[in-house]
Amino acid sequence: MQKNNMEEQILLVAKELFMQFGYEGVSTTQVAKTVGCNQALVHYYYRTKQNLFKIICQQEIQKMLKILADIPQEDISFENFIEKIIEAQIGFLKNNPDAPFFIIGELRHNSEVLKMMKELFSEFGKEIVGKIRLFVQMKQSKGELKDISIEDLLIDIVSLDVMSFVGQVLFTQILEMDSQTQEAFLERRKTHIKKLILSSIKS
Amino acid sequence: MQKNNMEEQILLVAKELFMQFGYEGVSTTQVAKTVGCNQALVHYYYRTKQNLFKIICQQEIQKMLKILADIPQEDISFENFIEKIIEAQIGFLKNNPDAPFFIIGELRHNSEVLKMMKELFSEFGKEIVGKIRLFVQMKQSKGELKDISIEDLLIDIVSLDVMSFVGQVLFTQILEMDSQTQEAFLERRKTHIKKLILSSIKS
DNA sequence: AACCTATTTAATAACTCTATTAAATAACTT
DNA sequence: AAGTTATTTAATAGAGTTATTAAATAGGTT
Repeated sequence: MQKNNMEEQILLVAKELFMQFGYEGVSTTQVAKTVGCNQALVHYYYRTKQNLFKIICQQEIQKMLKILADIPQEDISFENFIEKIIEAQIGFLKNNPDAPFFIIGELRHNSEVLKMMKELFSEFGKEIVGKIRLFVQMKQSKGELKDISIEDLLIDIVSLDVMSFVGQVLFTQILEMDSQTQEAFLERRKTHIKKLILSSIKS
Repeated sequence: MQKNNMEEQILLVAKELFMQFGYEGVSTTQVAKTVGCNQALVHYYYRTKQNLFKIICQQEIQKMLKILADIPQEDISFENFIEKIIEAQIGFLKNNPDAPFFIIGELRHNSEVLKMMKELFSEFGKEIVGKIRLFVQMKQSKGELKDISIEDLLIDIVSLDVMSFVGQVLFTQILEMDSQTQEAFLERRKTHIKKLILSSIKS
């Protein structure tokens, strides 16, 4: 596991901490202490806190967008395609439950994150939306699909998926759920979202 | 307007700043500087930063929950009731566009906010859900409404409403919208959400 | 005017934070 | 083994943070 590769260790630990506590909530001192190295080492490898944060942001936001890009869209029905999107997204969120909090939390006052989202969206996002649009048009030309707005559809899906996790944190605490109930909550939400979205696009 | 009531001025300014930049993102020095008073005065009136934050949180979260509680539910159809919920919520968000960012952003690492949400939900939230549940049961007993989960319905509505605003910030920046287009985006979303939700509960 | 209380400020203690520097140690290369 | 480079640390400058204290000022009351 650890061959004492500090450079990587620092990145790993910093990722965890930044994701959980945000840019302002983490100090390079804290990163070093968690890694178990001297604080100067963090700056030796990454020069500035801002730079360390930027690297991590780029990686994570890219990962997030790739989830949508990686969904295969050949030889499947639109219903199946939508289900795959929802499943991929909820799957990602299960592995990265901090992600929505991180993005939304930083979006507000960390211009770095906004700038990066903008850049990465130009790079990947547009392509994804374009691919989906093509797929939809193809289905529509065959009369298999009613007239829908892809933007609205995507916003709907992302909204419902993401907020299931935000809501989960709230309910977990407010209703004092155990982890089993949490898992069940998410599964219920997933089924519900699929049904809701599919019923909205049925021709 | 201002009779140099510093106590109130401080609270007002602190509210704005905390809402925009979060707990960690604001210093009492910054609050004082913005108000135009000495930094010690902030502590004179509110003792600690934590306490000042707590007061503001309480006020704002209460305001937020009250939006749902204040929706009249007498002598209206369920469709109308749902529309009213969506309208009230989007209306509130238009007046407090920072609110979702604030809540979600702080929820993650500020245990104060989570604790408060818990307390205030026990106080107001349960009552609201209870009232809505009663309303739904009444409609259902008359056969005017199919079997739905109120929890899912509320989560759906809140998710779609809230994320319209989060999404708006993203799209505004990414697609370089002007404020007119922003307004139109929100109106479009409102109409779309109403349609989506209503179509999902139609018996 | 004298007294009292509320408001406001200047000064500062005690931290913590980022970033840099010089020095120490470890790891290779020949 | 000696030399060279990479890694790691201790120390610290300089700025900013919260919170407290004592002193100054303003407002009201008798």
